Amino acid sequence: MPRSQPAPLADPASAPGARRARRKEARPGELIDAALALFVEKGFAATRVEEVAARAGVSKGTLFLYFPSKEDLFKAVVRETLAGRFTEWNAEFDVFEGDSVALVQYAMRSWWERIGMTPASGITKLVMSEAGTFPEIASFYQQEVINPGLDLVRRILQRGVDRGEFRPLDLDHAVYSLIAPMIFLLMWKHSMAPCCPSSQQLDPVTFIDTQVDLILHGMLKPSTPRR
Amino acid sequence: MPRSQPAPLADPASAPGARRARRKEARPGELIDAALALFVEKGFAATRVEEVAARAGVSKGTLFLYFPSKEDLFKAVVRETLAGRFTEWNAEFDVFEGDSVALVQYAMRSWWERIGMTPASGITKLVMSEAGTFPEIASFYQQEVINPGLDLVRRILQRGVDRGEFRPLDLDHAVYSLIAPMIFLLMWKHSMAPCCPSSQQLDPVTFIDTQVDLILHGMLKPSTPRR
Amino acid sequence: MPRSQPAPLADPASAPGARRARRKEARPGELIDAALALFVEKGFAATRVEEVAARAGVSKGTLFLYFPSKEDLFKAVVRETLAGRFTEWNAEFDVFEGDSVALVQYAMRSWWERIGMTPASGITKLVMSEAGTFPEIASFYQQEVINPGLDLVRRILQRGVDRGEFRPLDLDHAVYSLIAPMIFLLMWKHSMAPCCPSSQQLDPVTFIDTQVDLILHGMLKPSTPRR
Amino acid sequence: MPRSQPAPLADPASAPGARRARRKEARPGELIDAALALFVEKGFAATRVEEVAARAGVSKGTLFLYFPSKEDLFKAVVRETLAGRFTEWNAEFDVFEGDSVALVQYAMRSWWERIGMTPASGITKLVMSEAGTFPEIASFYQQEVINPGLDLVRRILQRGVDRGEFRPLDLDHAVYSLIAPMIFLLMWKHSMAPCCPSSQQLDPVTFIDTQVDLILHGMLKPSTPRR
DNA sequence: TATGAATGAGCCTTCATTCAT
DNA sequence: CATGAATGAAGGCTCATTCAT
Repeated sequence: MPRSQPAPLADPASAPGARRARRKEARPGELIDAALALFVEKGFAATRVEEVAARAGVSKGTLFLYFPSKEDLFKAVVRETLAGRFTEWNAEFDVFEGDSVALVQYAMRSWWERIGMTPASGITKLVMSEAGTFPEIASFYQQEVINPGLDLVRRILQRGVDRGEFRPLDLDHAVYSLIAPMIFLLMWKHSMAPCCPSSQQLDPVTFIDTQVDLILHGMLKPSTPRR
Repeated sequence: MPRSQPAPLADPASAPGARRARRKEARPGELIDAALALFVEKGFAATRVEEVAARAGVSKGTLFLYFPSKEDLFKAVVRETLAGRFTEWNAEFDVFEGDSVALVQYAMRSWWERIGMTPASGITKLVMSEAGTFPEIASFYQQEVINPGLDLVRRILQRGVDRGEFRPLDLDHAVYSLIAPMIFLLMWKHSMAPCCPSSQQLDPVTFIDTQVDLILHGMLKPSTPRR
Repeated sequence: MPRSQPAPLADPASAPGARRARRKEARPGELIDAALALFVEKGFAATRVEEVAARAGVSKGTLFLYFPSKEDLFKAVVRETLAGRFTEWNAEFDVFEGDSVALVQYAMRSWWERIGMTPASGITKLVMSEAGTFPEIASFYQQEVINPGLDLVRRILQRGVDRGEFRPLDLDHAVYSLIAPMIFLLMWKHSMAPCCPSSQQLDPVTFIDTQVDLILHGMLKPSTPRR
Repeated sequence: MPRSQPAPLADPASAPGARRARRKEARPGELIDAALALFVEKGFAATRVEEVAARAGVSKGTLFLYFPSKEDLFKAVVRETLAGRFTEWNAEFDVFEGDSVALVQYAMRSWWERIGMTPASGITKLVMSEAGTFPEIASFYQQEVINPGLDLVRRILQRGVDRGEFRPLDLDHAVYSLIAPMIFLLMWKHSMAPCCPSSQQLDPVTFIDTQVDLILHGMLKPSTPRR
């Protein structure tokens, strides 16, 4: 998860006293933030460690003080950025009181606000792009993010079915109806949009709402009256 | 589009006569096939031209006889793999006689058979992964593939609306309901599936059918009787 | 020595019959002409054999039919371009009937017309430029061109001394007074002039006349009346 | 201008303290010296950057720390070797008090001692040899060295004419009478002499004195009594 | 701990040379 | 003889990593 304040590109001895100590503790995080941004923007191979160090305001040598290699830095970026967010979400959705239509809408919008629109969204793009080069990372990501995410979605849909709001669904496949737009949106945002003017017409919030609307009404029982 | 037969790694003097000429014509295609496979598997940067040449059964120097640089090879891969497929498809869909539900199903299944399940599918993954490094390629892809694809989908949906089969749709956003599953499926197939056993449970054909089913019924007029 | 007609850059089967035979004999010469021009213009290393072949209107392979290597081609260029010109000149000067001032003027102007202003002048530039890489060639050139040239000049000066037109000279060093301007002019013409506008102000003929004038009057006996 | 002491090929940990810093400042100069020697000896194209680095006692990568490319290294060699020597010389000659004959002799001998006999002399040979490949360098050399040099010579000759020591001269051409022997001598020294035993008979100092003597007496007024 | 100069393995690219046709 | 497709050794340059300071 990105630090609240971006690392200054150069910080020549500004603060007075116990600054050094605080900096020292913050170093790994600043480096990870810088690496996340650059990896997402340019890919793993095209990002030079010197760039990462510069963006974090330290020298190249310092980076290797905290991360034994570029590859380890990458793994740290992935691990750090996805630290246990699902327990929180699971709990949140468990006590949700509205109908399942509202829950799905709420879940998707929450995801956008907490992940999709933040720099953290870049790591999904990153992991998928570099999966071939780092199968281990991809596998790790699958277990730590994808599977919990699928479970979360499954529980939401199951709730709708159980409450009689959704028609009986093949949940094993239906879950992807919610996951797919999210993955698509991330890839789109980080790949096509930055360099293709015509791609920027896709407004993420409207996109999400539209997808949810289309998908939901296809999941509702036929008898459910349209709004 | 991949050549029908992969280049033999070594083929010492088998055919009799105008062997050279035939080889020369085949070379670019063989190289593009090899490059496609390796780029998709390992990414652009991690693929060495020597590997590509070796896989195509030629030496490193020969590759540069046909492509002035590694980047040009990449561009050629992208261009070749998507060469004018949309005119054909547009014509095909124009004369489609079934209802729009069937047309959408047919379109999605056709896409899977002709693109999704072939090596050509890898280039979308490739382009999105390397978009940051090759904005020019991404832009090219947007114009030559994405936009025509969106137009094609739009025409299909418009047809359904015009025929009274679909409820009125905001086409600018609805088109992504069909595009998103395709992009997702490609990324999944080329990123997570190869290295994550639990990801292989996602059967592409079932996935497509499920998504189409969910999406379609959401698009149909409420009055349309369910099956 | 350059062939009278430059090789056509491409000559696809124009003449009727015994053309092939004539071409065949002319090949080495055409290649040498092409090589001379390119070597002079771009240096030995920067000239590609394919360029030479193309300029001679043949394929790369054909060049190697006549010259076993690029280096041999270079040697052939040097040898061919300086084929025994001094016997002719020696004889010519032996029967010269004017005074030695006129002979020196005549010799220098002849040199300019027969060597300096022709493409042959380029090989001196070439040999001196590449002497470090081809000591053997430089040595060959020294023996075949430089030394005979020095001898020729020496005989001219000796004649002037013998006839009482020139003051007694240290011929071992005086000969360079005539050689130096020639070498300088060649280097200037082939190095600075082609790329430096301000260098083109040096008119070769005026330059030669001026140098001869200055040197001669310095060599004449003080008693010799000025014209 | 060459450093006074050639770089040691390997100097493992000899000095105590701020060793790194001192090395860093010295590096460009050491590299330029090494490059000068090798470029002059073998030509630009035939010199490998790795050789230059090795001769300077560093690794290949280090060279690129100081010079972005081989060509830039070459340019640096040219620039460094000729850096503003003319202002100094102009001033020196302005206050010369002897007659113009002595001034010309002094100028030529100075040139030999400060340029001609030093490694710096090699760059003129280098620039002229590689002018075809690096027109930009040749142009730069023309402006920064040749033209100032011609101006310097012109002022010397003009002084002689103004003081009534030289006969009226076409200075535009006469200047080359002093420049030509210098260029010739450099080319000779760096091209023919190293590989041709018979060329080594040309003693540079004697050559210069002889040329000056011959030229000067041709420039003096006829009325000027010979010494 | 932090620095950044130094390293050197590795990769893209060139081009003289070969040889099957 | 002529061709030009193919080769592969060589070299310029990059950049992750090390280590003396």
